[in-house]
Amino acid sequence: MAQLRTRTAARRSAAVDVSPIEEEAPAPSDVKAPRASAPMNADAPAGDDRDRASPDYEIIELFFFAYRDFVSDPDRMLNSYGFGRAHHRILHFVGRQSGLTIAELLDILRITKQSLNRVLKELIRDGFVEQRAGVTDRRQRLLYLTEKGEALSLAMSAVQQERIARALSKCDAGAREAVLDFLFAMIDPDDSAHVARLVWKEAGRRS
Amino acid sequence: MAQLRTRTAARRSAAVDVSPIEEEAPAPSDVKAPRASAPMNADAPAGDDRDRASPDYEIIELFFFAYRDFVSDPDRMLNSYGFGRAHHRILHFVGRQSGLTIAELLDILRITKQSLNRVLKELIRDGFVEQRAGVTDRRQRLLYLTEKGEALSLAMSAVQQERIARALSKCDAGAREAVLDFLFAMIDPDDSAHVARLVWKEAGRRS
DNA sequence: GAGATATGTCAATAAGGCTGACATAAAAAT
DNA sequence: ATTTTTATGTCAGCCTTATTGACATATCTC
Repeated sequence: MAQLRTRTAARRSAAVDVSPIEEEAPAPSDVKAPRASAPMNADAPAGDDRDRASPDYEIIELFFFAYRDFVSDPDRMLNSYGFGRAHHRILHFVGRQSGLTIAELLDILRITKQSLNRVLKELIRDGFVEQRAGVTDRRQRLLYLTEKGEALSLAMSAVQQERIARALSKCDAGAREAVLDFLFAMIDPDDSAHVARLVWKEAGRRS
Repeated sequence: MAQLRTRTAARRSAAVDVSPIEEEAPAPSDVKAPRASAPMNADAPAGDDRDRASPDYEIIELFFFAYRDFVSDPDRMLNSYGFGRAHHRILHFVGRQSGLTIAELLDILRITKQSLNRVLKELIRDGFVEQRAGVTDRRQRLLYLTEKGEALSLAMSAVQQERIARALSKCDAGAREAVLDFLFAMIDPDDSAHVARLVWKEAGRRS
């Protein structure tokens, strides 16, 4: 979207800043991230410049803080049910891909069946998730959310959505596309196809 | 940086692809995230439209997968030292803010001193971190990385940087700014000032 | 000096993961 | 019709990260 200027620019003349004085009590936080701090080799000479790339500390750190707060909302909600974030993930992906099998869920979460089972058992016991035997292959357990589970799952997505919407509202137009591109590209290449299939569905689940 | 055009249009076609159609089966993963899927109320009537916002599943899920892979690199590296991601965080922030106090570190990580101490003790024992008594206040313990610690910390930032650079190289120009804005805006407002100070330094550490 | 602060430490507990060893039912292969 | 493979479940023990609560020690501050 290339909007360097257009918008954004000005921010807290920041960092290096000029004005003397005590900048430290930052106006509770400016709307946008300071500018002009491309991690140096941003547009390096194209050459396979394999040497030293100054770490992009801004992204590294903001990613950490952003993700921490991002998961804190559902965390809080689950707490009242005696659940944790492991439960969140299950509720989320079962909700998103109704009828997926244990194996598929394991593949998405990349945890062991023992770990999954401990948590899944609680969700089933408490009536958030249901299992049904596979139709074509009766060994499989197809997972579904109950109404209760659906409600909780949606509630959690809702709070996360609020945070995302708030964040995007503070960004320039086109930011969402850029963020999607970036996040997708941050995924291990050998996994991106899998994730793409999951996020931008198209494959029919088994019956 | 090389971006197609301004936008990002021309999607998938690569890899398997050939014949037109079949839009759905994402060639083992295309470079960019599919388009045109703004979460509906993206640009709603401006009105305080408080009702229902369709969850932005794309961002929600990509954030999860991206972050998981993002921390997997350092995780692997730390493993060989018998360390975990808790050690990573300490090494990172001590490296970034040489001489910070225990209290400051606790404030950044938002964990208890007991949790911090368990891990910090190991890092000191193994010679990755050093403590010195504060100058003005000798009760304080100022933390510093040793050369060994600095090396490890940089190595971890380096792999993360590589992933980030790779990701940004697949995005349109301006993506980095958009991502920074977004990530920063995803942080709890009451914490963003703190984070801003930390990321875009300006406050002098104590001696 | 008295009290507040910065840090350290012991003990118990929880959540989420892991490995290894088995067990069962149902599908597949021979 | 067996045998083998798969998909799933489960028991047991262990690890890492974090928590809460109770104290202990310097060192500031008033």
